[in-house]
Amino acid sequence: MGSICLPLALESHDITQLDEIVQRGRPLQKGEYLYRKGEKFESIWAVRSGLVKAIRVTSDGLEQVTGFYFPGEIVGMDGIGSEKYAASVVALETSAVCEIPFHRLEELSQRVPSMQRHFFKLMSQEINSDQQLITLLSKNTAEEKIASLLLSISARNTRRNLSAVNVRLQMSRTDISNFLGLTLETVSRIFSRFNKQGLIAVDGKNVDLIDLENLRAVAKF
Amino acid sequence: MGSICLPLALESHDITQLDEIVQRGRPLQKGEYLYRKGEKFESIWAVRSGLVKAIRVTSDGLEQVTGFYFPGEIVGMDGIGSEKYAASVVALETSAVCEIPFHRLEELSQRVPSMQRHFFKLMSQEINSDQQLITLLSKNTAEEKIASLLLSISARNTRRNLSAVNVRLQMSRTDISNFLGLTLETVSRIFSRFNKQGLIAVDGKNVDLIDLENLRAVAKF
DNA sequence: CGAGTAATTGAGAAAATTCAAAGATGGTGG
DNA sequence: CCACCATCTTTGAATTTTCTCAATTACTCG
Repeated sequence: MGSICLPLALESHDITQLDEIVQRGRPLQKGEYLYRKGEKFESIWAVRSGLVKAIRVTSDGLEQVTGFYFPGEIVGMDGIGSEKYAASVVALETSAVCEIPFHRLEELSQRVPSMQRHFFKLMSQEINSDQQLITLLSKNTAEEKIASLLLSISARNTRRNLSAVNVRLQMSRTDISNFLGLTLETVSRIFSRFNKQGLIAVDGKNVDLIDLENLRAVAKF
Repeated sequence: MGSICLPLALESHDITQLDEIVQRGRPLQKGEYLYRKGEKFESIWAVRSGLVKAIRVTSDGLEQVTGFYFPGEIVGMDGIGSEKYAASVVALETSAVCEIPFHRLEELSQRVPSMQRHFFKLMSQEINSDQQLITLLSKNTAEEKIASLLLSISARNTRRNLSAVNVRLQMSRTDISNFLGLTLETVSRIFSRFNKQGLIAVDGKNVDLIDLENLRAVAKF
């Protein structure tokens, strides 16, 4: 199985089509865990279809969403350092993932320099997206956070040859609030405000980005 | 030079003594940049003595401190993904660093499996500390953030065989505020409050952790 | 020693949260 | 197929935390 999935880790382009044809790896139902914090780390995982979130639970039981992972993106690299997963990953809709056994990845990286380099890059990208989130959480207002999230999903849609001006928010408002360090009420209020201002058209989980230019201005980007 | 510094990347224990005896690599004065965002990525760096911060500048010119790096810790892994550094690193006091040319690290990792594995682990640890910061920024109050930072520095002191109950905050209050997503006034107020409450004894940059137990309670840890 | 920078403290303002209630949505079984 | 229940979302009002602006005090280093 790993061999089918390895290209996902290797190739960052043109993954989407492949995803839509081949549906291998473990299928996950909405709400199902791919892995839980503390479980022995054996594999990293490529999301092939659907949507998953990575979460950490604070000492007082609150959930922090550290990332949403779309098709073509990789989860599980948090586990390499300590042989145990440091976060948990849950499907937000029916999703398919590819398992990439880490020991095989290590072997392959040992033999194939380009593979090693590529995996170093993947980890570096995770570091960068985490640090971008750190900056977002620390420096931006609620409006800026929401606008940034919408634009980030739009950009990822583009990479997957999907619409840049329409996003389906399969995650709940609570998940969004937990990702952006807000309350769900604030998230809801700001969607309403953006809607009223004509920046977006909200219809439940479906959001059209009407005024991309001003949305970018709000996101300060 | 790299060969002297590589053990730093390999060994995470007992680095301090080595640091205090051998002072190799590029010396940095306070305020001096180790590298800047956008520069070509060539090397990762091990901090051998002193203290550095990694920063990102937002589109509107604000500085986000994404990490403080103490002796024995590694910076620069943000650059691997795009061949350019994504952040800048500045010395907060006179510091010495070791340069580890990345191409040599790659070669070595190719030959020595344990080296490859160790470097994967180092990157995973960076991911984990970033995600811990994400959670701190998102879920914790100003008091909890400050208490957590003090305890984090204390824990790193312990690893370096320094005092667990005394920390020297070589970074400015502004740096602390930029790291924790607060204003410097709030940081200052909370130091004063903790001081008044007998949790710590603040004397400028010198802080004694008087009541570790209650400090841990405040940090919710 | 003094000028410039860094830190503290106070008071008022703003952003987001909390608490509360109503409204919408979606999945399930009759 | 539709009604119902549980869950999710929206909206409002009051509160709280942190920020902003402002002034004072303490350091630091030429």
